[in-house]
Amino acid sequence: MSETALSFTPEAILNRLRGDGLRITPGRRVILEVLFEAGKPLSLEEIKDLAAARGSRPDYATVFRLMTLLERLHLAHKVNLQRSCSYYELHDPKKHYDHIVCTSCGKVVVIDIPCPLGATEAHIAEHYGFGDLTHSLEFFGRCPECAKAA
Amino acid sequence: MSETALSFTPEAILNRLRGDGLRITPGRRVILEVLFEAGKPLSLEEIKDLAAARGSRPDYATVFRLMTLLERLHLAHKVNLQRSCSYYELHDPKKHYDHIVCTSCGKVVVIDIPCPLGATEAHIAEHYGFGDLTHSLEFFGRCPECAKAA
DNA sequence: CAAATTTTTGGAAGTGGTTTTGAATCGGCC
DNA sequence: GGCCGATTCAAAACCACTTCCAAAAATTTG
Repeated sequence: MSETALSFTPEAILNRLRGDGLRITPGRRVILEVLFEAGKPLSLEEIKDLAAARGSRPDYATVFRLMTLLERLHLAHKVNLQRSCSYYELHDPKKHYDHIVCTSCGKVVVIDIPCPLGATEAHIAEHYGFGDLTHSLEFFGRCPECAKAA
Repeated sequence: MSETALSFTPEAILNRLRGDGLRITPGRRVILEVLFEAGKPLSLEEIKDLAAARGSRPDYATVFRLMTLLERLHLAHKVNLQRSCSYYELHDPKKHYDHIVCTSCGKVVVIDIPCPLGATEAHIAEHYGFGDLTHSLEFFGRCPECAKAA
């Protein structure tokens, strides 16, 4: 479907943390690995469980704090999947982050498409006077498997 | 900026409820009035307060249940404004529901634009196999007033 | 290399929006 | 008017998130 490799490495993030006077701990390394290899947004609970599967056992609060920190540093961002909890993914400035969620089974797929909203943002800036525009876009639909099953 | 009148009346919703064996109560009438006249998404708390200002005093749970019901019937939907609580608005199948949120003062404006995502949805349907596509799109930026103030 | 300093962590408690529960009440149909 | 099931209030439960503090770990310093 599409190559989802990020345009930077886990080391780049670790270096960024170090540069800000923050510390590299084994637990943080594991969480970053998990995020790098996920290929889709993860909930805090999922991050915790995937880290546990790799031998680290971070507390929920620890995962929460790291993700909040990464968010502040613009190294990660939240995704709204219309669920009861938030999902996070690493932020790659070179990519768009549009997703499609199956309304039947809940599967999430990251879609790799040229984002068609540049012209729209220009239009909004002109007609509504807002500046520094960003957007959040999620699609919802029925995945092929669920369509077959129905 | 744009005409935000809905393509149906409060009565249409009341009739729909009645048709489903559900009941019309004074409290529900008031909440629907509030939603009709809002012109922007409202939180449950706001709906409750606006209803109170009209003499009804629905419990929070009552507002919650009505909105959940309307959502199930596709007569209303949630909007994600990246806040700590959910916002709701009546659902008009004839309109798009795109919003812009000021990242500085939090103001929400409903934007009335031709939605540029039709072609994208076709592309997704073809390349990812998802059907029955819908989307949720929010813009974030600095409103004119906040830009001036800064 | 050990002490000092600062950040990070786990565990638990607190917060706030959401959801459920149960008893009392009310709307709509006979 | 009377009945039945839908609706409501009020309170409690729930759950994801957030904060707090003391202990532990990562760096820095002596």
